[in-house]
Amino acid sequence: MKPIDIQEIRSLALFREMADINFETLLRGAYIQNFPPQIELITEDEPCDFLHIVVEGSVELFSRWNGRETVMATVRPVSTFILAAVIKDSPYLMSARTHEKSRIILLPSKDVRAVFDIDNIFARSVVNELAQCYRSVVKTTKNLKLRTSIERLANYLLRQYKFAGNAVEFELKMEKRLLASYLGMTPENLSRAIKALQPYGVQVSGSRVTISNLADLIAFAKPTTSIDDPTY
Amino acid sequence: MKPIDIQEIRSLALFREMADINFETLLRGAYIQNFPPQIELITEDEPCDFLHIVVEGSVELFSRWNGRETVMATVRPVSTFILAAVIKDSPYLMSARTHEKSRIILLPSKDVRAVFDIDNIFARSVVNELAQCYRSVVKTTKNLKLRTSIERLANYLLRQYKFAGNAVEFELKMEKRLLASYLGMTPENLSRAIKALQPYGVQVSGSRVTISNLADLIAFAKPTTSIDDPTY
DNA sequence: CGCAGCCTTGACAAATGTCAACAAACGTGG
DNA sequence: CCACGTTTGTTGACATTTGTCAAGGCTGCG
Repeated sequence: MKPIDIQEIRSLALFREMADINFETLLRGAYIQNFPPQIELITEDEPCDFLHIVVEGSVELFSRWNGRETVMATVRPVSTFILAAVIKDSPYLMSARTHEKSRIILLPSKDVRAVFDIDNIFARSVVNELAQCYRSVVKTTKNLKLRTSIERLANYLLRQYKFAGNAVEFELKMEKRLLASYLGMTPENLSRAIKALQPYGVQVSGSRVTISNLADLIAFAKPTTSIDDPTY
Repeated sequence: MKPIDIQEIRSLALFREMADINFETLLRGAYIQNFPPQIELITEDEPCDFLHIVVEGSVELFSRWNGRETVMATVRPVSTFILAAVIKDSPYLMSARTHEKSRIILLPSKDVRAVFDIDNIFARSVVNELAQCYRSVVKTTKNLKLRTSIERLANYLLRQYKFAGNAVEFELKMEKRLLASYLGMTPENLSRAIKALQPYGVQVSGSRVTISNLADLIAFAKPTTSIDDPTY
């Protein structure tokens, strides 16, 4: 593993404060692997063997039922995924596939749980991380139940605007068909939703988004911290 | 506080394994209160002062946005709610109101966090509880994104069937309008969804549900552990 | 250059919500 | 215990939202 990778992982909130010796224990059992795009890394319902950390590239978390499929989240560097399954030693609730070529670190679940049992600082970090994850999914549920698809798109664009440093021009970070699935709609519906936002000053050409009338878009989207602020 | 209440709380997974002395610390600062129905106990976006435990009655967790409102969950005895906000010392993401007359125990957030900091066993229990909560909301999201409203109702009925000890006759545990909101639809739509399930052997009269053709209902609903099993 | 996958568009269908009317159930005060 | 009024549930007619299918254009990559 590259020293730079180690440093980046160590700087994650989850690992930042734990004892050196325990961090080293985690790393000793760790694998690092490069995956091509579109590889299914984990599969729903299978036993949970590793805590995954995306170091480079990007990973889609998705779920299937009865022939349908939906994107639950996209994981970007540097962050972990499926922590809850690791801690509970339960089967995965979601599948994951690489979207781009990706570098992934695999920490054996057993090691994570073992360190969790002896390092209280780490245990605290796990709690914080899980609480954060929980709140984030609650926000997703509120978004789905309280908003129409056009409203979800409008608020998504405003979150991206903010993430891009309040830039009124930015790139979509995923293909439209994946964005559609993430937002809980079909690709066709997304196309039309984009058009429906034109009167509020939104232009999208390819993956380039331009917000020409921020005030109007905000007035339409009515963003609220308790759904749209990822740090809340 | 009645000894019987204390005993019940102590028997919750969250408190079962912690040191006596710390459990007593928690109880020392605790209030117990009886609330009439329809009292708003906590309000979204407000600072989190207490961990709540429902001892008797029932509490609805709900959320509002832009004049709309949705039921996120119903909490029944004996269980806690809004643990994540307490641990993160963050504002509530949901509001809560009593549905029936309810007995609620309030543990000051500060005390919970203080005990969390000194009692590692308790910290572990918190992690487990949070991981469970997280997985449960992920299931909710999958349910919403992958299923139609009729499918959600069908699977809800099957979960209740199971909860009632595989009884083909049971009572709905909440008013239909709340059930509708919980399942992400309007009351009118729920009425029609119930009718739509008649061909699969479901009769509902008042709050009494009868499943006369379990096999057909299962074939239609296609339940799966990774969405419908609360213990998974 | 040509194929494959993505995106868009139109026409249509299905799912879901809204509104209004009414019926049924519930709770309260007499 | 009944009468009344309020709330909840149901139904029909209709509107809106969302999904489906099919066709065609665009784009990127071998």
